[in-house]
Amino acid sequence: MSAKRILIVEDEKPIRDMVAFGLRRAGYEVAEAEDCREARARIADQRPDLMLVDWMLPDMSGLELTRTLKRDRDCEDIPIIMLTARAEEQDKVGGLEGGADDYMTKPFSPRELLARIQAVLRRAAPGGGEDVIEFDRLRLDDSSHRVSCGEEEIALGPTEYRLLHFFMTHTERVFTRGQLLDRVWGGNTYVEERTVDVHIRRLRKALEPSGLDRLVQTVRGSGYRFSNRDA
Amino acid sequence: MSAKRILIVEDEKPIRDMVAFGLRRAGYEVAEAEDCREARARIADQRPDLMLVDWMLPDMSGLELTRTLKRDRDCEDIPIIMLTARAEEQDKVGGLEGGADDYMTKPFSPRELLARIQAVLRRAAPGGGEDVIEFDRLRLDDSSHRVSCGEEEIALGPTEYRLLHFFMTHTERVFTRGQLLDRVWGGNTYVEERTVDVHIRRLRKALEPSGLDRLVQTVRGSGYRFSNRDA
DNA sequence: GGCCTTTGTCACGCGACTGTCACATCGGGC
DNA sequence: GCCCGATGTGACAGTCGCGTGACAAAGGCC
Repeated sequence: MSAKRILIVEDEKPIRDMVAFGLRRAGYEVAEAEDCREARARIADQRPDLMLVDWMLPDMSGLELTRTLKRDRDCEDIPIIMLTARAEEQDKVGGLEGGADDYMTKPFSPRELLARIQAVLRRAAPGGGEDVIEFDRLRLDDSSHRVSCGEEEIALGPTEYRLLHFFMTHTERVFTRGQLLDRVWGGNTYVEERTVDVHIRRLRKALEPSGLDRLVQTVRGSGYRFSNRDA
Repeated sequence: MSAKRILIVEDEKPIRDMVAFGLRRAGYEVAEAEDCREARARIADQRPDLMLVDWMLPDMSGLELTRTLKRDRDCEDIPIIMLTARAEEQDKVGGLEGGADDYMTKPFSPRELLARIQAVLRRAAPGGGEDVIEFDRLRLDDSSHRVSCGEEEIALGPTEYRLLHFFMTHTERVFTRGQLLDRVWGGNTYVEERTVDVHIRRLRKALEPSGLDRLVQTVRGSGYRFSNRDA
């Protein structure tokens, strides 16, 4: 799991710096913006996993920004935590009505901020879906992280597991090495494309004892495909 | 036993205040939310032991919220009492079908509410009857806070006890360190994730003399799992 | 106050995993 | 059959995740 990206939208530099410092020390990747216009630029090029948005901003209120983002299909699932100096109930209501996922009133302790960030990220992360995926004698249970064929357990390394998981949710379709790197390794990592070959090899080796390595098919010149119909 | 946490989800502030006041006076810890979105935030960071959910809510009906929560593995065991202004049988049916554990029609007396809360908590918590959990030679008696394997008593510290208790009620499933911190330590504490490793270690050491440390399994890159099938 | 238990953090070390390379092998076009 | 690019395969070194013991701070108990 790579570091989560957090975007801070806050016009007062001291506060921004302090928060950024704390977050970086906690292992997050931090981007900063001091108004809504800059925020949009950062959203576009950084794709943050979470945003901290100040209530009062020079060009547009933070609430307005939040409301707009939550209406944008590309951004609606970026969780937002509002920061407000006012403790009034009124603002709390406004923040959450505007679509923020949580809010905090200044001053707040770094510890509390980190806790809320974790909570919000944790909530956003798990996509609700079927836990057990089956395909041609193969069975993958994502909640217990087990792969099996009949009664036989199949041991996989983390990357091979993710690779197989991706294939089992995207069968019968060819993926280039670049696409696999994107989807399995993560968009911003850079590794040699041939690395994919090696992990394909490792996955096949793990499936071989069950005779299921035939599911991982090479499409010469294009990439790989996961299918039970013979190539 | 620390004070039970109750989350009130109700959009009408007067009612919310009144109920909260009554519950606090009865010794409960109370959190409030006025819509579903806020409710989710509070669930994540407070981990309530019980929820009171209004039938009509601004963003999503309480019934919808209930149904969603009961389908979420992380929340399914939080008991829910629905509050409704309509006395029709229809609602009662709908509420219970949606997964609520009980329901009350407004207006209700504080006394009645407290009684139902106690009843639901008793039923959910291992207080009334089902307070012994067994799993593969391990036996955990929650009422006497004892853990044993056969005739052998196993001594555990408080945190290790809670950790084991959580595992025994959620077997065969991988939990990240973050999730464990959430569920065993409590949603709003912030400690290093590696602290989990240390307590896992302590739990394993305690289980080792009985040869049961194999139940606590590491899933490299993901977290930990409690299972008797070999890794 | 002293003693003991519990708890969170750290540093060290090992082993598993990962990315890369070099070489073997394959498959298609001529 | 030959050539050449694409893919399979084994080996290797660096990295990273995790286990482990130690330790200091905090709290309960006498």
